[in-house]
Amino acid sequence: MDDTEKQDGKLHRIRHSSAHLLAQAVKHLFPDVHMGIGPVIEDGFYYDFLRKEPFTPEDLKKISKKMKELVSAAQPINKIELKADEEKKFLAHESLKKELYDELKAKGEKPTFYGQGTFIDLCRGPHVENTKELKHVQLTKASGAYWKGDAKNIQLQRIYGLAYETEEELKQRLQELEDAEKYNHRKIGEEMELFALFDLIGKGLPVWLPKGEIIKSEVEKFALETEARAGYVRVSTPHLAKKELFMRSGHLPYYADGMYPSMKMDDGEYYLKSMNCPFHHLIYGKKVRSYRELPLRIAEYGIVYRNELSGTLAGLQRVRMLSMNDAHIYCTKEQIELEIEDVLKMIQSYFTTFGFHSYWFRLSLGDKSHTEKYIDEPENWDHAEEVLRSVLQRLQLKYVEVKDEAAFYGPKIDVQFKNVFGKEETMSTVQLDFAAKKRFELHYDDAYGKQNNEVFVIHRAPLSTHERFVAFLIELYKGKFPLWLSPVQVKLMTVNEKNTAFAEKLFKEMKEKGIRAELDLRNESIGKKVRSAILERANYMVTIGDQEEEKNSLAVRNREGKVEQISTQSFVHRVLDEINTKC
RNA sequence: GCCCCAGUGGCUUAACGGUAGAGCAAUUGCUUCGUAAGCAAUAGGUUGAGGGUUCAAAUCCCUUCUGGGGCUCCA
Repeated sequence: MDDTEKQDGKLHRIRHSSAHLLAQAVKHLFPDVHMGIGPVIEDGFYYDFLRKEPFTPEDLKKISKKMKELVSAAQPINKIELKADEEKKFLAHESLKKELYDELKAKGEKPTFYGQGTFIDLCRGPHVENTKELKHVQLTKASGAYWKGDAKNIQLQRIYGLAYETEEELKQRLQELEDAEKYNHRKIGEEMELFALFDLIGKGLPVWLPKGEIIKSEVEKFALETEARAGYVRVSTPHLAKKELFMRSGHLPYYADGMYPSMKMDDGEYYLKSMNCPFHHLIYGKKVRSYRELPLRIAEYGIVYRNELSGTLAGLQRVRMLSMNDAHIYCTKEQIELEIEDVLKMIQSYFTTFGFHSYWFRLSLGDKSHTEKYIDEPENWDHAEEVLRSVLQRLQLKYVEVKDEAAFYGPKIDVQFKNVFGKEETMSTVQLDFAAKKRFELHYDDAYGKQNNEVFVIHRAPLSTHERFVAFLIELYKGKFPLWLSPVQVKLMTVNEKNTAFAEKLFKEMKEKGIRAELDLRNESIGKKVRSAILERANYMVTIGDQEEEKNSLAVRNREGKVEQISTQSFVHRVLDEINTKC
């Protein structure tokens, strides 16, 4: 990525300067606040301020007004050389800047300052030349944020804003955000009756309604078929297990925060599982494995429970009960690369079927300085990271490397997406685990009958969890699912009550062929029935009146509103064909 | 967990100190209709829960629950 070019770019400078403009306005209206940081983000900028009271919507209005004034004032923005006493005076009033300043000094870097009018900020730059260039800026929201993103630090007040080069771009972004709201999976999920949340059940624990269950089980069926072809075997394991199992797996020391608290039973302490791996490891270790059995691929749509912070839960996107498209591949050191490659190819093939195009890979590495977070086996980390990197490079996949994002047992490759609001989400994951072999004493007998303890485990979840995956599908398709996933594939509706018997016969025929058909016999106008079918997002709408009864042909309306006359038989054929080819 | 915003019948929402009103959906009747809403009637809410202020609370205050947004894309 060409970072320097990006940071010097006009848009980047506009956004950075807009953050300063915001800070200038805030300092003018609220002289007591201390400034935090004000970086550029995806579609604009934010600035954090140290202040007890949060900014109210009225405050934002005042700040916006002040910013407009400052833009009109056309102040030049300059890099400033501060004299020692000026610097001291500035830092004396800015506790957070002082902290940053000291960090820079400690790193041996020379702090620089930028300013406009009487406003000064510790800043690397670069900026636009004059505040008059900051016309297409709009503040969006205020929220709380922690200093340096750490909940242990003090809470700051953050203000977000959008900034663009032209008014058209700003308007377009605002429109995009508004549209995204319409396609929000929560809204469509409610409209289409796909899932529900109940107070009495609890936060982050969604219920799949009949229509959502159809989508979920079609996805699962697809995974089951694909993975069976790829040589996976399938198992089911319990939702809870004894403390000792999770001690053995390392989850309790390394992942305790993510687990629900234990349940004390008369025969010991039990935990809800937060991962399926320990169970699969036990299955592997149940008997002596031969080298001929490897790679052994154990799959399960396992349901796991994770105690996510309540404030982070969101619809289906972030939940506490996750139905995972999980599998563990047990293989030798030599087999790792090929298996990883096959998994990455499987991910790509899944995504092609679902019509995903804009995604990228993220190589998530460990951090040897965090031995409390990651298993302390430096030589294994190096090797595993190198293997993952080389596969990505060989397949020429677009990827970024990120430190300190690995699982506790090894590095991973995540597949990243942006949701309708432009927020980054992890969809799939492939993780290499070199810790399990020791903890679970995984081994196999080699060709000479000798025991080999070098069993590597690949954890993989190409289709994420049902929850996150379906949320993504809802937003991607805007509720208009392709036929094979669609809850209502064909909606049959009668023109008048005389046609009921004929419609019922057709309906029965389609059901028997395995088509998800629904029948609307209501005493309503045909216009109204069509309208409800459209709102339900049925793929095909079939009106049944006297003409159809006479000719035994159907008037089929598609989602685009085109109506076509077609014989019953060819229609059924076409529908079945479209379902099977998943297009 | 922390900060902000919100919570009115199944859904969308009005009333923002003066006895909770509408649309959709539902039910019933009339209508028997050809591709995005036929007509009418009926039923359904003590406004998330608990407490307080007031002559009077959906509306103001406190507590709590739930939902939504945010919590490093580092000067």
